[in-house]
Amino acid sequence: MTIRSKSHDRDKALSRARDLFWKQGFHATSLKDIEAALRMHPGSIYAAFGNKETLFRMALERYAQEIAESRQKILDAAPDVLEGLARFVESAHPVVRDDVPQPACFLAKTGMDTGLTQPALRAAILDLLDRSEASFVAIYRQAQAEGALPASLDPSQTARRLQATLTGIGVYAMRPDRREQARDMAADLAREIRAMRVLAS
Amino acid sequence: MTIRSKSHDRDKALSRARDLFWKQGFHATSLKDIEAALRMHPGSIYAAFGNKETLFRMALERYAQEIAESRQKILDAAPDVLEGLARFVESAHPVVRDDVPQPACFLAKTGMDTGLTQPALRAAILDLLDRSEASFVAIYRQAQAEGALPASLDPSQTARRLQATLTGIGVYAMRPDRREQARDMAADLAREIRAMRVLAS
DNA sequence: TCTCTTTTTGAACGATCACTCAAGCGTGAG
DNA sequence: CTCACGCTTGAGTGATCGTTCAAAAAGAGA
Repeated sequence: MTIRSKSHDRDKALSRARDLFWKQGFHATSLKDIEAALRMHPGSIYAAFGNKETLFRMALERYAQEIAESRQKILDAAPDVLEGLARFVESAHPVVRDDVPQPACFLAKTGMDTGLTQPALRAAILDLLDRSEASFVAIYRQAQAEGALPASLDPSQTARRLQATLTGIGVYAMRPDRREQARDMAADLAREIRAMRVLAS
Repeated sequence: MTIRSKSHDRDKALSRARDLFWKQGFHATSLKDIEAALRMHPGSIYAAFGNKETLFRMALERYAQEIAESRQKILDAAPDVLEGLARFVESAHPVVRDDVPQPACFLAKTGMDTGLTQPALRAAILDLLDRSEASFVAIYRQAQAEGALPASLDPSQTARRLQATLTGIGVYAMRPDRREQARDMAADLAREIRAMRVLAS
């Protein structure tokens, strides 16, 4: 029971850290901010998470994992993988959700913020970005296997383009007065994904 | 003569500041870094530019102005405005140039880095982003007037999508091992722009 | 050469940064 | 009830942050 409640606390703290870092970025977030958000004192923070950079990396990884889980859930619920991808783009990606600290992808934002100069973070970000792109590649491949997409389509290229476009929409959505337009763009993108389908004759 | 050489020095300093801030972002750049890059001492920097934030804003504005000038030059040299836009996308945007401190747009990068929380910078960034988007709107409108694009096309919507896509490609290009793929995406984008043309019958 | 003005210099400022650690506290076993 | 152990606490660490300013240097004019 003790262990369970402790890991629960830790979980909640990590969630709060993710939200804070996601909103403010690595450099603009001070330990004072973290203390306030996690409702923990410096000693406890360092005992639990090591240091600021490690905590940030854990927050990043948690973000990536949650996105991946959410995406998988949508895919599982969809009639096929291509439709699942469209649904993910139009309803589940941070870009279109409003219960999220920032519309832009946390990974992309961090890449910009740190300029990929922080060695320990750099490796983590590149890895997580790779996984995201790889999951899109896998989705397109599966869609081809299901006969929903033409075999001539290059899954890697298409995945890269999707990744870049989603990122771009996310950055655009950072402007509070443009959230709606960003959602429209995401809806357009979903429509384009559906339009790729080759109809069985 | 004195005045000229002074404004020239100031110009060079501002250029260096732009490169430094562009590469490292606002928060990750210390005044020590700035002193080294501008080869100036703190007193002179503050005498010339006010403070760090003002210097940053000036660097941002200079960046935006140079991009706008470069875009205008490309447009002027092109046979028509739609072809000019395609050429800008495939050869002049920071995304595809390699003589630039960072492939991602300085404005977008700053928006991510500061989270648009810094009030003085926020206004400047939003304004400059607006101008960029407005220039794309103007380009699409002119292309319609020239008969190169169908009247049914929504210039605002198309401009937003272009802005977002270019931003996304820029973020993607931040990874040194993906510069080539980013350039490919820019080339694809240019191709898509050319493909929008309605051919006179 | 001398004087007045402008610019450059860099030491120093208070604030804040990420981080540490000795002391205090709560809890559960004996 | 007592004691021992593990977690929490927050004042304090040296370093670095952005910024200032008095003094020195450079420049201009006579």
